[in-house]
Amino acid sequence: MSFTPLPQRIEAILRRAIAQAQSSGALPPVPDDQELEIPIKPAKQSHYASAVAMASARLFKAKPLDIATTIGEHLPENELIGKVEVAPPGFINIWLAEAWIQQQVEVIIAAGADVFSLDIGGEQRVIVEFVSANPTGPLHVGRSRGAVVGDAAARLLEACGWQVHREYYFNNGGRQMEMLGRSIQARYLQALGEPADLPDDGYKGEYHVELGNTLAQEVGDAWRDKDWTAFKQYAEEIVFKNISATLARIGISFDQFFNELDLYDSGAVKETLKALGKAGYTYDAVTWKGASEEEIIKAKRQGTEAATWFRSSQLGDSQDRVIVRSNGDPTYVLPDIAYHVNKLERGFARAINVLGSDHFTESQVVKYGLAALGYDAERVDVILHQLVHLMRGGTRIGMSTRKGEIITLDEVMDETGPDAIRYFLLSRSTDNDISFDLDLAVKQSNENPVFYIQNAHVRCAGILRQLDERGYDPDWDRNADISLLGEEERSFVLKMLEMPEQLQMAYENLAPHQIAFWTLDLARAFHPMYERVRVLHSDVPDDVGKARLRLYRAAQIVFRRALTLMGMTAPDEM
RNA sequence: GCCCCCAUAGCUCAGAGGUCAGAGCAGCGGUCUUCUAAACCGUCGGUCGGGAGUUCGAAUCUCUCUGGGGGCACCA
Repeated sequence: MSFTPLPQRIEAILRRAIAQAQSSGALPPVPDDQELEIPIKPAKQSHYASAVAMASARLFKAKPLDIATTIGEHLPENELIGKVEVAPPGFINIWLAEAWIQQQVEVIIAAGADVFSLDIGGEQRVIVEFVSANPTGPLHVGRSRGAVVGDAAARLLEACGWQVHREYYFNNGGRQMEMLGRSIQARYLQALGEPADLPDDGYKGEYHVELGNTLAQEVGDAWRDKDWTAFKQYAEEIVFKNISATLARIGISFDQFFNELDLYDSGAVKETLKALGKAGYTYDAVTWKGASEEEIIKAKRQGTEAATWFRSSQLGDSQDRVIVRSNGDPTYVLPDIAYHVNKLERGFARAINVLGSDHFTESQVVKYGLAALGYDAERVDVILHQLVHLMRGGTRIGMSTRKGEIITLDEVMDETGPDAIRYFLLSRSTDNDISFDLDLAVKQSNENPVFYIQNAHVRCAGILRQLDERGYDPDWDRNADISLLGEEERSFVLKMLEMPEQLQMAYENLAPHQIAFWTLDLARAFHPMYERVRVLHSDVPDDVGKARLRLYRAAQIVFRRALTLMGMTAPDEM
């Protein structure tokens, strides 16, 4: 069952009113080259409001107040709008019909778990790539923002009618992985009591020491003469399991882990290089064409051989990028482009990448690469989130897997629980960076609004539990007369009915945090009502109680829907 | 130097060009005899960083200045 956001439905009615006013001569026709926009927004002084009269004053060559009045007079018959008032300088204030609002309680109950789904995607396929952390160590808190945001974006897309494929780009090629292999090799040899030095850029963390120790216990000295690739393989497997377990714990699963190495094995990387060359976008040189004298001198001093460059500057980049190093190894750029070609060739209508802002340039270059190869780079959207700054007691601490400065997501979840960390990371605009003070983590988790939201669900469940405990018929409210719902209940229903438009807005902005805020808003509307609007109370007549129980059933469905969309649990008891 | 993001209440943050700028926390004062108080009610708190522009209308769009964060590797 799919819903249409209320503003769209109201807009359609106003459009018909305008058309009727035009055919009766009360408003002039709109010139063919012009388009009439009809904005509808939730308002404080009414349920919804439209500023269409102000926006169209020039178009209709009339005063906004007159236009608004005319539109109001030509409203077609409909069950949705109950009352319309015009307010200076020309707002059309709209109240929905009480009876219609009340009926929506039954609509929500009938829709059930998938309530308020939209049909924007038309079941097209979309790939959402997120996390994609190098498998060099456990998932740290900084990375978890992308995980939470990415998963919420995927759930949002599903609610908007897309078929979502969740993918983790597994960066198991490249220099970092070699470094991991060599580091574990060194730790292993050290565990055997042999002298071995960690590489200069090696992984210094306690986690990697333990990996070496564990391996030594498992295989004894049998691996003494193996080269780094075996150690890399071993570490990669363990780290992969570790990351998967962490993600599972916070409720994230992937349809596919896409191995970077497969792009090499399949020849895709070479093909991409060839295709870029064929399109005239590569050249071999020591520095990029357009490099400053400073850069040229520096390159000469280093005695660098020629590398292969991607002429991205021709597509708007500030400079060209190396895609094959002078030693013959591709940089990350080339497999990245190959990967995105692969995504689009797999038939996804859209590709959405969730990245930290430190990967901004990378995402740009990938788009230039796709454009160079004749693909529509617009099919790729990037959700770029600012970074999470780890703090301890008010001072910032570093976060580097290589240096072993790591606060893992698991450690934080041990303290706060998955739901609290999810909400904390989700409830901020991706444009803002987040300060995460570990010393305040527990305190913050107690103040975390997620409990306030979950408690709304708990309270709904509590009423149903009482019903059972007091021996009521579970279908007690079967034929409730919902017209007995009062003003306060109706305004809460109205709040629930905002969900489709909230989903649409969050979808259009690719901004899952808006759902987090709206859900909190809904909880703020819920709790005060709950205090006053009782169901099983001696003061409440049975027929009113039944109507109210319908309302709380609907509320429970909507809270569960919203919590699930954010990847959180909807508990029956706190 | 170039690119991206940010600046809104004491703090953390929302804010879809529209009617008087909103929450939570903190502060102050209240509320548990009926579905668990992780709750409710009241109150205090603002030159929306500065300046110019576009518009009937700007926290929101443009430019500029200031102050922060991130990026601009033959790392990913």
